[in-house]
Amino acid sequence: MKIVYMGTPDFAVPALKKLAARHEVAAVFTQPDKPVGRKQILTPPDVKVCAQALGIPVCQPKSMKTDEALAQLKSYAPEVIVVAAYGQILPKAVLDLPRYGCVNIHGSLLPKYRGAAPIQQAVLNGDKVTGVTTMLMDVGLDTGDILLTKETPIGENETSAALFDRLSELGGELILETLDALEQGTVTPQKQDESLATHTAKIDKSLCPVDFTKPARQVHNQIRGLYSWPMATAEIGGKRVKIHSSRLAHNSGKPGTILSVRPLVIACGEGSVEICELQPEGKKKMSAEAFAAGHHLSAGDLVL
RNA sequence: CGCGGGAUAGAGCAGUUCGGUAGCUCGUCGGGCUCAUAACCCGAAGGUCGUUGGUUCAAAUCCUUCUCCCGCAA
Repeated sequence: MKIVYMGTPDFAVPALKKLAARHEVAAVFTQPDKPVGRKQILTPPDVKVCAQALGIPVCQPKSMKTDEALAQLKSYAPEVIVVAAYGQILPKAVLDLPRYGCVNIHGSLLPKYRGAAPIQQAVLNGDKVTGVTTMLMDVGLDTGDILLTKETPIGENETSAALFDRLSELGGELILETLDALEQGTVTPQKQDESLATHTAKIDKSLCPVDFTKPARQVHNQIRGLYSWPMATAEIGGKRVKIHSSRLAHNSGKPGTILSVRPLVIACGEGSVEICELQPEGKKKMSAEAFAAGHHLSAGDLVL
C-alpha cells in the first residue's frame, strides 16, 4: 500500500521502520525541529532522523490546516495515512483524502485513556493490563472507530519509559496487521463505547512531589509512572531529589520515617517503599545507599 | 552570553569562610567473634584534591585559563 506516515517522537519510530520494510512509504510528515536541552540546540524529531536514514522524503509543515500543506500531501496520493503521536490535530480535509482513511496508533485500549498521555496514565493508576489500539480517525480526539487491539500486561516494577518501548513495538506490529486486514476487507470498524471513555490530561510537573502519607502502592506507581520524565521528586536529608526507581517493601511505620538505610526504605501511609536509585539536584544518578552514606541518614529520621 | 549546583580514595560526602602533615560514611582486602550472616569487633590498602598559570616559606583552600557533569527554565 502507498502510505504517508505522520509521527514525531521515538514512540512513532518502530512503526515507521516496520511499515517501510513492507510497504511503500511515500513521505513522512513530522513536527518542525525544535530547540532542545540546556543549550537550546535545534533538534530534529526522532521520526525525521529515522525517515532520512531510510531515504524517505520528510515534510515538516507548521500546520496541516494550510492549503500548502494539504497540496503537498495530495501530491503523494496516499492510499492510507498512518498517524502515530504526530502532535497535531488533522483537519477533515486530510482525514477524507486517502481511500482507506487515516489510521491512528494509540497507546491504550480505547476507549480508555483517550488523549495525551495514555501510557503514563496506565502506570500511574497501577493498571495491570494495557495495550495498543488502531482506529479510523475522525474529527474527535481519539474517538474514531476501532479496528484492532493488542493487549499486554504491565509489570509490577515496569516504568512508563519501558512500557513506552514495548507499546511502540507492539503498535508497529499491530499497524501491519491492520493494514493487511483493511486491504483484504477482513476487519469491521467498531464504534467506541462512549460510556466507558476516559480522558488523560497531559503530564506536568505538578504531579512530581511525592506524598509519603499516601499508600505505598500509590507512591510506587507515581515513581515508575513519571519515569523517565518528568520524574517523581521528594526532599530527603534536606536535599531535593528525583527518584529514579523504587520497589514495594513490607515493613511499615509512621509515614515519612526512614525505616532502614540499607536498603533505603521509607514508610508510607500504608506499607513502605524501598528507594533504589535517586538523583540529588545538581548531581548524577546514584544508588540510594550511596546517598544515605554521604548524608548521614539513619533509621528513624524523618523525611520532609 | 537565560538562572544555578558540582569535580577531593572504588561509591557518596566533609574540609575552602580565616592557607599550615588528607578526613567521614560505605565498599574492598586481612584478621577476630559466631552454628551462621548483609550483623558486630580489630586492622590494612587505596587520593599528583578535574585542567592551566600565578601569589606564597607553604595552596584542596586565594587569583587566573580551560575541560567535563548535572538541576531549573524552555
